[in-house]
Amino acid sequence: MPGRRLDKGRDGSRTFPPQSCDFTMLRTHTCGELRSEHIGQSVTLGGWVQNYRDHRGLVFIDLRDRYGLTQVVFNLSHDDQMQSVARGLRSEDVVLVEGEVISRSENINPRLATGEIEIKAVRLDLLSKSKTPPFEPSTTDLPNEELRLKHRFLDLRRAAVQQSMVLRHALTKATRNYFDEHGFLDIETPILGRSTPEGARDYLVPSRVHPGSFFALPQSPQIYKQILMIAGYDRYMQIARCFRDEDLRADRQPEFTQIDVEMAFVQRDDILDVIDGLMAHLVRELRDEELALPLPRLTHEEVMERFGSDKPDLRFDMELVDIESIAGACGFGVFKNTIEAGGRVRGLNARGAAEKYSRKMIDELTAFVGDYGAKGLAFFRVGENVLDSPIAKFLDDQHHREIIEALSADPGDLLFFVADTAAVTSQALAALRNRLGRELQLYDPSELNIAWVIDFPLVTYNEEEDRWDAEHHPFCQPVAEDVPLLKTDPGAVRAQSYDLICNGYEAGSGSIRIHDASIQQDVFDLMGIQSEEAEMRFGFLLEALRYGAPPHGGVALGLDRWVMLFAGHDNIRDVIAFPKTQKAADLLSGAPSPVDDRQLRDLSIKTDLPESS
RNA sequence: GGGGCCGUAGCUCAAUUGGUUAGAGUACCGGACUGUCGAUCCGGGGGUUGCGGGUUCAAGUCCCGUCGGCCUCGCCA
Repeated sequence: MPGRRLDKGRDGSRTFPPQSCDFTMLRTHTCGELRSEHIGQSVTLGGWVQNYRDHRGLVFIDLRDRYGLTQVVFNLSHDDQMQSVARGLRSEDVVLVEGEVISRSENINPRLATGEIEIKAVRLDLLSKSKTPPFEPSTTDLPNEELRLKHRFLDLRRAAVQQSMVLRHALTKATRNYFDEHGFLDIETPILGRSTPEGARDYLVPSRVHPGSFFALPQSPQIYKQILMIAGYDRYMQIARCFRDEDLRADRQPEFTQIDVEMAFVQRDDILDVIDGLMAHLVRELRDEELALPLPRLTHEEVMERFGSDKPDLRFDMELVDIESIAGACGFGVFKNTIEAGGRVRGLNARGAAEKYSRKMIDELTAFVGDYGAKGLAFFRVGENVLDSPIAKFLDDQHHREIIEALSADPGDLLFFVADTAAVTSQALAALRNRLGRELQLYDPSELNIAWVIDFPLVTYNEEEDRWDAEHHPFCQPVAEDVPLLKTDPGAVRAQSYDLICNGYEAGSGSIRIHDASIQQDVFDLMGIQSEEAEMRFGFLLEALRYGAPPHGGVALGLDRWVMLFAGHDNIRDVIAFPKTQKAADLLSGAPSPVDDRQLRDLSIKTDLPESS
């Protein structure tokens, strides 16, 4: 079958098979289909009126469907009745037009894929009159997002949104094909499940027949897919909807979709290899490019040191540099005191940026890193063997030269430093690095830079609760040689876990799971989960583990994020047909909404609202 | 829960330091027009400046609150 790849039409619309009108009785062709080879044919098109140009005796309309745009011409000399209907057509009316494909001869429109022809109408059916739309799908300056979401049925008519939906379909299809070819079974898991208090806040669904009890919508199919491994379904995949009741971001929706994968009788690298293959497959299918494999595998320790982030944007360098020895010895109190207090002084070099950032802009950057806990942002403009800065006077010439050398700086460079705890220097400088990379245009925005981050810590210490919390989740297998450290130095234990990162986004995450009940018990102990409690929360998994569990592991990729990345967007609402707002509302349907008292009574639920409502 | 930006005609935006009757483009309505393709030309209607309160002789503009949208910190095993 030809044309498996996406093909971009001259008018920017994407065509995607099937292009023809199979299974359609009302139409003979789509609005993106007709070319000069069809001249002379009698055809019927259906679509939405995108634009009209009324010359009284001669009326043109641009007829649109999701395949493209075709011009239709109505001629007065032909049919009075039809002409008066044609003159009344307005944006978004739905019509069926029968006519002859004719050449546009000298009036060809080169900007339209169908621009060599037009339809000379002999019959016009106005199937559905449209109200005047609040915005037109063809608009170039987009209305505000609230309006777009309220009238999502209009927004979805926009070519750009339709392209995203087609891309999403193509990505999903290519993913299923890939896993199918490698023997994976697509198995569905429950949407109504059991609440597990760990992790994100659950969306709850009350049970009518069990008053006072609730289902939880899945945060992910994690436990079910592990049980499938124990049950012998050794290669599982699912395009799974997940739900998390946490605050939203540009790349986070309360319901989202994961490409969920799990395999048995595997080690970490088997999983990484499978996903490497998937990414290469997707890049080939969707971009017609070859991805170099294996994807880079960087340790968590390394990326935190080099970039200050566990999901660095690897499209550009500008790595973090530690200047502890200089800072500790210099005369600048903030630096010196930070080192003496066990903190860190790290910085980065914005090459050639000395003249691009005014003092005022640097003040703005200082406020920016403040959001990440940095109490200040030291900066130096680099000259010949000398640094220019309000704090330059606290450093002697030797220190100037050492800093220049440490950051391999050249005249005209702009250096930034943060002195604080290790965590704050990481967070602040990672955020600064991303911002500078964008502002200085250090990368090609169309590039996809994909890599693995491996060897995450198994647990991190939770100061507030005075306990160790799972970095990934409580079923994650420690690295074998680190197991003895579980009881002596938990913070040093590495997990057999991995994140797939792309352009600064976490776009996938997974691990090898614990399949040994005694190690699982050690991990629960470490996290302060008593066995009784563990039985209560995860008992059905623990019980399953006691009946013959193969070694297994898996990964979940964020489908919405991948579509966003492939589409070149910067928020996932653009690649979701019916997304929710930041307050988790659907402006189209009005969800969530109050319900009848009757419904609440059936569910044995009483509401207790704050005074104001 | 915290910080930031935004809200003016159906839509996109403008409105000097707080100062005359809140403007423009587009959309819409009426008219003209047989080769347009962002059609063109003539004419017309259209405003509780998100909502509530306050300051002031005077508020789209300043202050407080509130609602909504977006970005973000916390949060998201």
